[in-house]
Amino acid sequence: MSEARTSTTRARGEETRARIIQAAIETLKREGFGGASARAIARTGGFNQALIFYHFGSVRDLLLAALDETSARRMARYRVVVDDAETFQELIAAATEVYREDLASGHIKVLAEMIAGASSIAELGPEIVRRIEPWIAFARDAVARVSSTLPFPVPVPPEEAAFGIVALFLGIELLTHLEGDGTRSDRLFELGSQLAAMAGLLTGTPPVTGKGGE
Amino acid sequence: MSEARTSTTRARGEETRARIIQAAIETLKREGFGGASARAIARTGGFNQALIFYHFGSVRDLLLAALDETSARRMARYRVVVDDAETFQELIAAATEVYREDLASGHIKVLAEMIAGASSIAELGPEIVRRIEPWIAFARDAVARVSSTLPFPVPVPPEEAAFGIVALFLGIELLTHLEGDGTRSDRLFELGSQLAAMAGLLTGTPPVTGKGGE
Amino acid sequence: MSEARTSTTRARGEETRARIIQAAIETLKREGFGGASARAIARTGGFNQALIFYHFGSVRDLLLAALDETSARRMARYRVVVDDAETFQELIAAATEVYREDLASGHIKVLAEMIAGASSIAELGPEIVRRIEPWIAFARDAVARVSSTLPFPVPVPPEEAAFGIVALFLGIELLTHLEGDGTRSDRLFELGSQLAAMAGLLTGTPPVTGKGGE
Amino acid sequence: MSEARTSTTRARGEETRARIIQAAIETLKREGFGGASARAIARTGGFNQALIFYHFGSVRDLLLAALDETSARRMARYRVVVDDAETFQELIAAATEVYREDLASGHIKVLAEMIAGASSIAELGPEIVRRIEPWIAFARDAVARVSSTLPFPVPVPPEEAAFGIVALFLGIELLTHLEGDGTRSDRLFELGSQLAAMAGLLTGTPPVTGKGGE
DNA sequence: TATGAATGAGTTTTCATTCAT
DNA sequence: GATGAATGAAAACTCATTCAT
Repeated sequence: MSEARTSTTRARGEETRARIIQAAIETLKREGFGGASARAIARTGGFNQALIFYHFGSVRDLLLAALDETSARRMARYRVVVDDAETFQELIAAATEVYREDLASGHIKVLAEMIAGASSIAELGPEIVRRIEPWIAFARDAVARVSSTLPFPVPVPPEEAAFGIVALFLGIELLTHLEGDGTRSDRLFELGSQLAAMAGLLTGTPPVTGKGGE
Repeated sequence: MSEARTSTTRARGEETRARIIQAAIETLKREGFGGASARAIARTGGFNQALIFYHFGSVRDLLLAALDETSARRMARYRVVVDDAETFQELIAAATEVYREDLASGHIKVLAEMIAGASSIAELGPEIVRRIEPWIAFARDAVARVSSTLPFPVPVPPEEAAFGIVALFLGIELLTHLEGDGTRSDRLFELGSQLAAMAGLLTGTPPVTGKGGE
Repeated sequence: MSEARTSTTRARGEETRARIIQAAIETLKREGFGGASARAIARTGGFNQALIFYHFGSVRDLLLAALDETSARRMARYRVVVDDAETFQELIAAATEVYREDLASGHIKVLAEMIAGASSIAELGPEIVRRIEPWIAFARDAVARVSSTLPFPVPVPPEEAAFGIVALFLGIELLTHLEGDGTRSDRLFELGSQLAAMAGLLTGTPPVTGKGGE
Repeated sequence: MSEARTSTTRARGEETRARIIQAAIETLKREGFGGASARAIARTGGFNQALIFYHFGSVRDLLLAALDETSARRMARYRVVVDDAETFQELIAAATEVYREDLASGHIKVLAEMIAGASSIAELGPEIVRRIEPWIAFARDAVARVSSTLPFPVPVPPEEAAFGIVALFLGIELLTHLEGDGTRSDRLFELGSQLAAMAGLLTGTPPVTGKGGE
């Protein structure tokens, strides 16, 4: 009985935490880092702003929790899609697909906003770096795995490539969001698919159909 | 006499504008977008904060003017270095060189901070986009020019490549700034140089010496 | 069984009350009145803040209870030491001794902090006055008792003297605490002892040895 | 012309500073340290609370400025009255007189509240100590001067006596304010006057008439 | 008896901006 | 052209307290 009581109360707390995080994610997407104040987040979620400090201690920590949450969600999705890719072309196609999801859903926006805002809040930078590392590691694994399927050795160290890929994704997201129009990034991904297809032809890998490449 | 006075007055006005812009640039570099308040900029430059509003109308407009100024300065420098590049390798080497200058001098930081802060202030995004366009155009021209020197046709449309290059540069800058350590971006540029050198060997272009690549 | 349970429950309640009071005393000593919030007290004692309201109704009432408790403890100690004093010199020596204990233990600090905070909370003043009265009464009794041992009549009404003594003690404590250094109050007490010794010589009372006067 | 303009503007600033300080003093007297928030002070003075930060940087610094102001005012008054005193009796009488003014006007209350509140704000203690020193010095000078007029040497070092006097005054003020009734302190000062008169008779100094002593 | 969650009003401070001079 | 003073709105955060369990 006492356990049930506690469990119920705690469950309510967990639920509220989730609601607050969701409100923070939405506010980051809609208003950006600069607009993600405690007041704005509370308004988005329809709760008292003091709840943020009760559950997370500070706006900073809430935003980091929001970044964790959205990162985890996207990472799961990326993993599913990318792990299926066995060839270079499939990898590009997979990346294109998930990245379009990201742009549409606004999920990467949260990461971009946090990186953008990092310089506003002291000590935020290292925390964000820590959260980007898994993405670089993820890209590195994907690159390494696909590299090994190529019929010839590629002189691209996965570590460096991964850093470049994450940087590129990040830059595309920022520019795309700034322009408020995905045409250019669409074309870039399309180009990637085409290059991959060409590379596939050169190397004898059959082309991918029905996924990326517009 | 009245004319002379006016001319002196105007000159003083221009000088003050320049001082304010310089203070804004320095503040953006040192404190980031979040710290670039009217008060902070005025403190940096040692003038009254009301001057900002007298000369620029708003902090927003001053920051855009600062972005214009720093962009113009860097563009001039990039143009000198990149226009000299005739081959793909030379282009990569030139880019590496100037980019390292940027990182060291903090000039790109201003752009990155402005992009970062874009979502904080309404209507800032489009203004920044307008200021990035010349960079994309610049990259497109460089790519087009160098493409034509290659012994074989490249299937990479300059427009898309340019967008990708600017995005990559931007992403690298943001990540490098976050990490507070240029090791990874250094390695990436080094890799670029090596790949360019290899490509040069394949295509019979003589290697560049003494500039990029370490 | 029901009785036992009730009795156990009551005992537990009393124990909790005591824990809360003790936490309040420690917090007052360590953080001062301004820092003695419900949250801070609960943190000190390692219990839930709502307990304070359950057991005491308000922070105000808890703080008053803490003052009661610490006053009672010190009064017991003062009584033991002062009641032994039979001459003027012994009284001064006793006062010096116990006061040094107070300074060292921080017990008077609680009183000082409560007086300090009195103006912050409505209706706190009269409650504190009520708790100071016993001290004035105590001082009055001690003065009266010792006065009667003097070989000549002193023209000092115990009531007024007692008020002055309590005021002096309080002022010394506040100043000493402010300065964070007991040198001056030490010297003052030492002076008191010396004057008492001189007065003793004049009146033929044998000097006290081994207690006060440094 | 430019000078006049500046001077007028500056004068307005000085006037506002004075208004803010006066509002802080009144708020300290009426609401105590705990109630002397920026908002409350601004309400008292009828100005915008941001003015406090414009002119003083922080509430803390405003409160210290208020203490400086009230200290300076009272010190001037004390000096006039006490410096006239040539004998012990006159000194007591003078002290009694000015102290009654203080109690009536609430000026010492500001000091008492600041001392009381010192533990709430970090780094406030030392600042207040620095502001109490002149009072101890003042008391020491008065004691020393008057001591020299006595027909016999007194074994009371002025330094220690001064510390005791200031502590006593402070304690009396706190207690009197707590009780909201000056009867007891009145009686104490009256006693002081009488003792001084008696001492005067013993030492042949003619009694003071028409000032203190009720 | 105890507790985690929740709240509304409060705190200090900073912001961009305006205005009178 | 330039400046010190002034302001209303907003920022992050803490408070004592209540409530359901």
